[in-house]
Amino acid sequence: MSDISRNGAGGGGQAGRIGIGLELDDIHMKILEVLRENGRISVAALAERVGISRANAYTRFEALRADGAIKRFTAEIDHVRAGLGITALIFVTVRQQMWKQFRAELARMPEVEYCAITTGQHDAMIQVRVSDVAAVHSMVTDRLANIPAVKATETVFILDEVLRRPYVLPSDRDRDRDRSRQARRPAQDAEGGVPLGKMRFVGAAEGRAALRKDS
Amino acid sequence: MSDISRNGAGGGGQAGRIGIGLELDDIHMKILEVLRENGRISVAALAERVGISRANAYTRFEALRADGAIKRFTAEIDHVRAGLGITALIFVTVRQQMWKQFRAELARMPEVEYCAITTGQHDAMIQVRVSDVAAVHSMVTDRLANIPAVKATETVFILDEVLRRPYVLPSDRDRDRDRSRQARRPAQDAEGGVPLGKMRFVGAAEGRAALRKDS
DNA sequence: GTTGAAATTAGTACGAA
DNA sequence: TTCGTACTAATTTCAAC
Repeated sequence: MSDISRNGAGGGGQAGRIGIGLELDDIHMKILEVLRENGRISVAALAERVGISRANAYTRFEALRADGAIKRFTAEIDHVRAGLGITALIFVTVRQQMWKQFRAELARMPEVEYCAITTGQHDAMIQVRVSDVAAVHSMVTDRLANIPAVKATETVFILDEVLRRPYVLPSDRDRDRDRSRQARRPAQDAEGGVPLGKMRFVGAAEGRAALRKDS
Repeated sequence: MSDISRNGAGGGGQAGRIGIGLELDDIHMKILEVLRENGRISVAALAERVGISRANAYTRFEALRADGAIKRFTAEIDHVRAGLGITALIFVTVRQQMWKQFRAELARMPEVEYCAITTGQHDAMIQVRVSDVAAVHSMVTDRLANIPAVKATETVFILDEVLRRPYVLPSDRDRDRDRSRQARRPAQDAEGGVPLGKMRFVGAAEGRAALRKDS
C-alpha cells in the first residue's frame, strides 16, 4: 500500500523488471480500458463488452492481475464529501543520502496521497489532502520540517482539479493519433515547424540519478 | 470522465455544493476505507468487514454511490506494463481569460492523466504518461505550445513514484492523531516551538482567484 | 437495522473445435 | 488458445421480523 516503485511505475522504465511478463495484445488493452472505467463490472459483462467468451475473459482477467498489469481495484472518493476539502502540493528538497529516511517518514503521514521523485529544482513532489489550510501549515512546519532529510519545501494549493483520468493507456494515444492525422497535422504544417514560447525542460539536480532506489 | 470540478474536488471547498448530501458517519467511512483498498469486494464481504448486516451494507453502498461520495470504481494499471514508461509533470502558465480554451484542449489530449489548477508561480500542473521521452518533447513543443492559452511551460520528469494511496480519508488522520499524542507531541514540545528551515508558501499569482470556474 | 430464504448471477471445470 | 456448456458456489434481492 505504500511503496509502488517495485512495479516500475517510475519514469525510468528499466527498473525492477524481471522478465517481460505477458505480452499484452489488443484484447488485453480493451479489458484494461473497460476496467479502468468500471472496476466493478462482472467478468461476464466484461467478456461481452470486449467480444470474447466468458472463459477467456476469466483467464485474461486473472493473467492481468497475476502479471501486475492490474495493480489493484479502488474506489474513487470525493474528498470534499469525505471531509478533506484542501489539497496541496508540497515540493521537497531532500538532503542527499537521506532518501531512505524521507521515504520512511512519508509512510507515516496518512494525509499524503501521492509522492513522486522528480527532476528539476526540487527532488520530490507530494500531494496532501487535509481538512483545512491550518493542517497544511502544520503539516509543513511541524512534520516535514522536523525530518532531517528535508532541506526545504515549497507549497502550493490546488484550487481546482480539472481532469483526472482513471488511467491513461496507449490505446488512447492511438485513437488520438488517428484523429490527429485528419484534423491536427494541417495546423502544424501550416506553421511550417515547431512553435516555441517559453518552454523549459528542467533536468535533474546534482548527482541524483544514481540514488533512485532506496539510497 | 473529464471535468471533475463539479464535485468540488478543488481546494476551495465551497464550490458547487448544493445541499449537504448525506451525513457520513463512522460506518460510511469504514466502508469507504475498505472500498478504496479493494474496489471489487462483494457487498456481503464488505458488510462483514465493517460489522453490519448485508441489507444495511447494500443501502449504504448505494447511498454513497448516489450521493457522489464514491465517484467511480477503477482499476489501477501499471503504466510500464501497459507501454507508457515515461511520466512527466508539466507546469503551465495560462493566459488570463483563456482558461476555457485551455480546458477544452486538455480534454483532447489523452496522454494527460491529471490536471490541477494551482496557486504559485504557475497556473496549472498536468501529469502526462507517454511511451518515450520524445513524446514528452513533442507533447510540449507541438501540442501545448500550439495552444494560444498557454503562455509558458516548465517540464520535469518523474523518476520514481514512491507512494500512491488509493484515497486519503479523514479516519487516517484520526489514527495518526492518536499516534501523535503518544509518540510525536513530546518531540515537538521538547523543541519548544515550530522549527523552520526554508519553508515557502506560494500564493496565487495575479487576480486568478475570481477565475476559478470556467472563466 | 437485522435475519433468512428464493432468484439470480458469478466462478470453475472440462471436453471440443 | 479459445469457446461452449454444464456444474457448483456465491451474491443480490426481497420478504418478514
